[in-house]
Amino acid sequence: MPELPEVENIAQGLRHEILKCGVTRMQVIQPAIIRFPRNWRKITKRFVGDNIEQVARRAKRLIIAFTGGGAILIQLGMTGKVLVADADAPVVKHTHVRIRLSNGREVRLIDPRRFGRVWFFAHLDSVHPDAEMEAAGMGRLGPEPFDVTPKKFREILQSSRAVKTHLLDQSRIAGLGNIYADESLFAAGIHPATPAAAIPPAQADKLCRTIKSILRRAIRHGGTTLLDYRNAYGEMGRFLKMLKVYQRTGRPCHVCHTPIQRLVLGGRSSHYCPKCQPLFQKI
DNA sequence: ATTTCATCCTGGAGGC
DNA sequence: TGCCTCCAGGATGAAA
Repeated sequence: MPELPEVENIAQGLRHEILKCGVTRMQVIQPAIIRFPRNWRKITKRFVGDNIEQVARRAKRLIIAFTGGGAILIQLGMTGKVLVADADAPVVKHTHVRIRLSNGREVRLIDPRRFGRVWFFAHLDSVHPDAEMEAAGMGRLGPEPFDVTPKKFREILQSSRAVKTHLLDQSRIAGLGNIYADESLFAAGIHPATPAAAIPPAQADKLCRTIKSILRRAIRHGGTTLLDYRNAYGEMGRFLKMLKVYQRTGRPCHVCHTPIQRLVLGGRSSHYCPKCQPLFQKI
């Protein structure tokens, strides 16, 4: 699903396609996905006439900023897609927002499962989170994985919960989802059920490194398409075939040929190699 | 304060 | 083929 690498790829695609373009209309088809503000109808009108000044990513969220100082924040959820299409191209089912551009194209937010959310900001202050940012929970996000030093990471791991569950907690470290959490733990040789605080320092440092390297590789390969994910051009990610454990239950480990196992932690399936990923115990 | 858990939602998969 | 049930899971907000 759209985790950090997928959102980064969408952001890169959007930068090529829509930067500097003028907004001619902003249309909300499915109001249920708009989380902020309540009177979003007024806000959307204010963007008309602005140009798209910046496309940014924070964790798994996408930010499209306008020259008028406003911005739209998009959280893709499970099945959200952001596509650039010709404005007169057929509109598929579950298209919730359309941002018409001056060049005859448009940005479309498509999300069958509707776990995605959208916030409109009249003014975006990127330095000091204001009330609007707070409404979107941006202040509760943990650091970007690439900004986390080994020392900081060892602090993050001070918790009794399973490390897998902990890595998915966006308030601790922001951007990992189920796929890359499992893959990072495999690369670091750590059992997903290991209590976070029980991980020895050397393994913690290794996990800190593997998280970054897995994310970087996934970004380079266009992210992972299991089913729904598409980049801004509608293309699938190519990282699926590089997955070592995720959704490979029962199939042989690439390293030792032991069957990959599946375990439910915090209500999420975790995939791991029982031989390559020892369970560290004791606090 | 921290952590767990049900909930949102649709489409795809598997059973019969 | 068609119906039914189950399942996937990111983030949230309530509950423990």
